[in-house]
Amino acid sequence: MARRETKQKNGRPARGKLNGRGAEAVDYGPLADWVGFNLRMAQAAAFQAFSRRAQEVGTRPGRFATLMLIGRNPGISQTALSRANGRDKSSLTPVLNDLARRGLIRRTRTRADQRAYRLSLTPAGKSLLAQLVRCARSHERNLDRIIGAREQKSFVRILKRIIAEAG
Amino acid sequence: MARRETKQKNGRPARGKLNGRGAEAVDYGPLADWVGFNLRMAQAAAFQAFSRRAQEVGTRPGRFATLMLIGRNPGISQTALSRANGRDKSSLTPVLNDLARRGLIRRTRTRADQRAYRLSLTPAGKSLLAQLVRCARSHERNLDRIIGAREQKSFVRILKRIIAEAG
DNA sequence: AGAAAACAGTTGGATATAAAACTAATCTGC
DNA sequence: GCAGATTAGTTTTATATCCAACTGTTTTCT
Repeated sequence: MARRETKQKNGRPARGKLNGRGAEAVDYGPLADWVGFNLRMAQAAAFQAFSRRAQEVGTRPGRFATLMLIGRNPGISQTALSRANGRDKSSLTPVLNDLARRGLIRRTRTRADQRAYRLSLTPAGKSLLAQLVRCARSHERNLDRIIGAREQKSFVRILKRIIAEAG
Repeated sequence: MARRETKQKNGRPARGKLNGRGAEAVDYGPLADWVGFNLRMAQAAAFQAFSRRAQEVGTRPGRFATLMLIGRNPGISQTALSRANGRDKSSLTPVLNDLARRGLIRRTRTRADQRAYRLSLTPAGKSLLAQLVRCARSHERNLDRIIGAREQKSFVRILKRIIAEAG
C-alpha cells in the first residue's frame, strides 16, 4: 500500500506530497497576476510587519492612524475621523473608549453641537504618537527599500488612484 | 451665542464646520504619503468594489480565492490552503464547513494520512467558480484601467516583492 | 414656530480573522 | 518498536469590522 505519495504513479511530474504541499509550489492560477489578490496579500504582509514593531510600543496598527488623525486635526468629530480612516463610525466607538480610558485622547462635548464630540490628544497621547511615528518611519524605510526609490513615487500615486476611483 | 461655527471669528481661513469636516479637508500628515496607510486604504477600496460584484453571484470575496485555490490544486490540504491564502488555518474551518454544507467542495479523508483532508470542488463549486472568475475579470479590467496599462506590470511586481519580503 | 429630515454617536447582531490550547495521527531517532 | 516531537484540523477566546436600528440633537422647510 502506497504509504507516501511522494512518488507518483502517473505520468505527471512529481511534486512531493500530494496533500501536504508544505514547501511545495501551489498553483495560483489567474490569482497570481491579479491586482486584487496581490493587493490583499501585500497589505496583510505590510500590516503584520508593522504590527510587530508597534507591539513593542504597546499599540496596534489600527490605533496608529487614529491617533495620527486626531493629532493632526484636533477637534475632529468621530464621524469625520471614521471617514478619513476608511472605517465605519461604529467601529470607532470601542477604539475611542479604550483610548480615552487609557488617557490618550480627550472627548469634549461642544456647546455648539451637543451631539458631537471634539477629539484631541492628551500629552500622553502625543507622546505615544511620537513613538509610533518613529516606528512607522523605520517601517516605511523598509518598504521604500523593497519598492525601490525609483518606483516609490509612482507606486503611491497608483494606490491613491485606486483609493479615489475604486471605492 | 455663536450657534454655527462656519463663520470664524479668528484670523485663520474659514473651513466650514470645525468639527463636522463633512466635505472638508482632513490633514493626514505624514500618513498621506506612507505606503502602509495607502496600501490599507487601497486594499479596502478594491475589496469593497469586488464585494459588490461578488454579491450578485452570491458569494463573498474571501470565498473566491479559497475556491480558486482548491480548483487549481485538487487534493490540497487545509493547512496548505491556508498558507497559500495568507490566513490562519483556524479561520478556514468555518469557511470550509459552509462551502461543504452548500455542496461546493468535497472533503475526503486520505487513507495515507488520516489527519488530513483532501479538498476538491464539486461540479456546483466549479460552476460557481466560473461565475466568480467572470466577475473578477471585469473587476480586474477596472483596476487595470485605473492603474494604467503602462504601469500595471511593475505595480504587480512591487506588490509581489512586498508579499515576499515584508512578511 | 413646528414638523420632517438629517446628523452624531451608540448598541446589537453578524462575519472574519488570529492566537493558543486541544485531540488525534504520523514521523523520528534511537 | 516505542517515546517524544511534529503535524492536521478543530475549538475556544478575543478583536476588528460592517450594517441596521436606535436615541437624542440640530437643521431645514414651510
